[in-house]
Amino acid sequence: MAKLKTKREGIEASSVRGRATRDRIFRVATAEFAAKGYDGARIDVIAEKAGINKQRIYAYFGDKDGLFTEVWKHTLDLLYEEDSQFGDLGEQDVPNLGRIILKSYMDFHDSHPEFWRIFVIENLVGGRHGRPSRRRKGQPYGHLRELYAMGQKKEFYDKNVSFEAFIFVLTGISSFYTSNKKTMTDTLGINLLDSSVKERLIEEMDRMLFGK
Amino acid sequence: MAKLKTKREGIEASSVRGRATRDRIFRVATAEFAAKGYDGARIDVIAEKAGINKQRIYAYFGDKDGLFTEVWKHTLDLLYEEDSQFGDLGEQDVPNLGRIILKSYMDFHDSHPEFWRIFVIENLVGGRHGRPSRRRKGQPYGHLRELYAMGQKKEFYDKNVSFEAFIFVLTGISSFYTSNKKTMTDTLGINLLDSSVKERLIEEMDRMLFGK
Amino acid sequence: MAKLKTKREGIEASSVRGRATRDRIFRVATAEFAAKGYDGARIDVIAEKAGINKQRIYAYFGDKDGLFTEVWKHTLDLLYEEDSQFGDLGEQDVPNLGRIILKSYMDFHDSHPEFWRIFVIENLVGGRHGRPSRRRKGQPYGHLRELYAMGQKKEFYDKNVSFEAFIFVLTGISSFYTSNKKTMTDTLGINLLDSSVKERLIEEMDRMLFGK
Amino acid sequence: MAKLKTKREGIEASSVRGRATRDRIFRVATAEFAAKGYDGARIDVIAEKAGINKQRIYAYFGDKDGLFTEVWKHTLDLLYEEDSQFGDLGEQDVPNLGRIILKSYMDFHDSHPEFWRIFVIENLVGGRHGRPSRRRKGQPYGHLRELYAMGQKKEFYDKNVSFEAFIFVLTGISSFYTSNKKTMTDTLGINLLDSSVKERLIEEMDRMLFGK
DNA sequence: CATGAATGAGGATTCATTCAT
DNA sequence: CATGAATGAATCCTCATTCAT
Repeated sequence: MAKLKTKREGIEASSVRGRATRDRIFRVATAEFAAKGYDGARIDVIAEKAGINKQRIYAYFGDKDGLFTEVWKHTLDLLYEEDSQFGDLGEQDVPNLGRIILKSYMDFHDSHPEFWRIFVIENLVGGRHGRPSRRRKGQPYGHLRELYAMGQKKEFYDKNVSFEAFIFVLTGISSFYTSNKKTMTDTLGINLLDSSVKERLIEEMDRMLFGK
Repeated sequence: MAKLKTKREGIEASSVRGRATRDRIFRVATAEFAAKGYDGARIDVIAEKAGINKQRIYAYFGDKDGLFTEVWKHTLDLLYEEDSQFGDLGEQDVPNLGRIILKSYMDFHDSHPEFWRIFVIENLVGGRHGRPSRRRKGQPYGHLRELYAMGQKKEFYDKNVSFEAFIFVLTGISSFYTSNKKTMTDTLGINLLDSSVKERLIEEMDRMLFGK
Repeated sequence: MAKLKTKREGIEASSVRGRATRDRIFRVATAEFAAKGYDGARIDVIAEKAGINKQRIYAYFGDKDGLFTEVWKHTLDLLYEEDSQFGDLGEQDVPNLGRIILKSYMDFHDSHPEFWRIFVIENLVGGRHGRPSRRRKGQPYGHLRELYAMGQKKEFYDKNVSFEAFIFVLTGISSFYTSNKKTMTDTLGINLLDSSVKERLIEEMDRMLFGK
Repeated sequence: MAKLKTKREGIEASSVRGRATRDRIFRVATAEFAAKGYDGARIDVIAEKAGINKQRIYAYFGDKDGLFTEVWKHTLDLLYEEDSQFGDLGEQDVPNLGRIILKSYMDFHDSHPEFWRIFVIENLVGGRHGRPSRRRKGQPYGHLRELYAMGQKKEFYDKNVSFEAFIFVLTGISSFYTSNKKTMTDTLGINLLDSSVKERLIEEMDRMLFGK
């Protein structure tokens, strides 16, 4: 748990060798935090897996909290990058916007299996590791917002459903799917770990949300 | 001597006094695990807050894992009890089934704030604490299933959307809401911690899912 | 997280300072195990007497078992060194070989009072700490074996008594003497702790075994 | 290790049921101490294996030390009983006295595998559990002493080898054999755990000690 | 005689973090 | 930049022993 103490900021790695070390630590740390949780992750293990002396971790990241903060911020960056990927969508995609986003979110989680874990961990410890570092140009979800507004105008989407609600549902469903596969498989009695079951579920959810 | 990692099962408390102690441990443990996560929760703290000698924890629950297993199983029981509460619903509720369930789930999380945390923690550690002692009568969600089928027949709900998909979406949204209030507030730029914002969001999601 | 009883091997101390620490731990540990037995010896006590932080013990030896293993292996090495000391014996010593060895063994135990204790402890716990790193040249007892064979040829020793039996008796008597002084003093009614009594006993045993 | 404290003597069991309980505790305790050593043996385990509440142990034996004291005293009694069994020997056995005793001692250890362990443990903890309770009629080894004296007169045994030395060697060899099977097997390179190897060794030792 | 509940003092092992080189 | 040595404060778990019924 969080220690109240003088915030020891890490230093930036300046040499090439230093940066490589720092990156290795970062990658291993992400995997470890995702796998074991904040308290379950061990500095010793991270150092060993990164093949470096643990003192390096303290030099670059200050302390365990500082290390997780970096991991968390990078996780947020991933989220924003995912968003920017929607820049290619155009007017013709408006009718299918919902299913495109849902699909895309599901795929995103597939290819970033540690994402939801870091997210959930940060929520568990109380969201104490701050907001993203890089200030965004304009609002988040800028382009999607416009497309959704178009869709509302064209009556594909309900005028009384805000973009926030719309995106919240899509984010929630995909995130929940990924993070609760195991327990929901037991609860619902269908095997969410099976990919064909998953495909069918997506299909049906799409129909439920945006179907005709 | 060599340690044989014998799975130390806890004993049942047989006297009244013993049962009271066991219960106190259990309640404190639930709160601690929910607040700190599996690794973050400390046996010493639980013992202290329960006002008992920590050895009692080992006597009654075997070890930390055994203690969490009990907490987890009880959490699952809550889930099933929630389900049974829908027994009162009748045919007249079919048109509004979706919003009733969504509302109910949101309320459930409000009154059991530790629920999602225990759930998420179990997912994080890999679902190793077992399934419920399911002495359940019939399928889970028995009654809701029937009502939903009625609704499909009456064309309130799409014939091609299975009950599982329907309930998955509702469960997912409510759970995600509760567990990601903090980070989604930052991400979306609207304050999900504010109860009027929450009400509006529920309203809009209802409209999105079942509107008109 | 679930504990995977990974066999934590200790690391080698590489710096001069590190080696000194490791040695200090080792010496104190030998004394403690000898004095208190495997379970009776306490890591905390060893650390304190060695004047180091107990974590060092785990860093260098892995765990208590690993520490005892080192102690045990070193004890075995002592045994082999003792053997090599017989290298000086020559043909002229053949007639007195038995008494020379017996004397030598008794002296050995006198100057290594912890030896039999470590040996007995290892036997008590079931011999689970492995054999020596035997980088031995040829058979154990190499030279003695040859001398004994000579003695058999010259009819000082019975042709039908193998070297193993011969050495077993000598080893057994000396070891038993050392390890059972206390209880045998009570049992036999003579004070084996008194050195003149001891001398006389050795004399008599010598006569019994090899006399005329 | 020994606690310095008010000696809490256990009470005698008076009822039939009480005596049965006491005996069960005693038997289990002997086995546990023999198997695990003084510090390795656990009161809880003894209670569980004896199928009684551990409070009984304290009622009957005072404390752990008191329990071991009983075990130790009984072990000594066994020794004396073994001795009394030689009462049957007569003048005609004098020439073979040595081999008869050796054989008998080896057999004794075979049928009382816990004996040497209790003995060694008592030696390890420093012989603090006292001498045997029942005062012996006359000297220990009474009858054997006489027979040996006869043997000396008849020149089967050296006049200058006291009975104590004679019996010490026999006791030592048999005891050492039993207690060091494991490690001596490694050291000598012959498998002392194999019964035919054992038989041969006894044969040879007999020849060495009393041969011709 | 018998037992379940309770406890204080350990006891092995680990952790995040700092020091010295 | 990099590392091995070192440490104090946990952290889980156990033990002998006592209490209350």
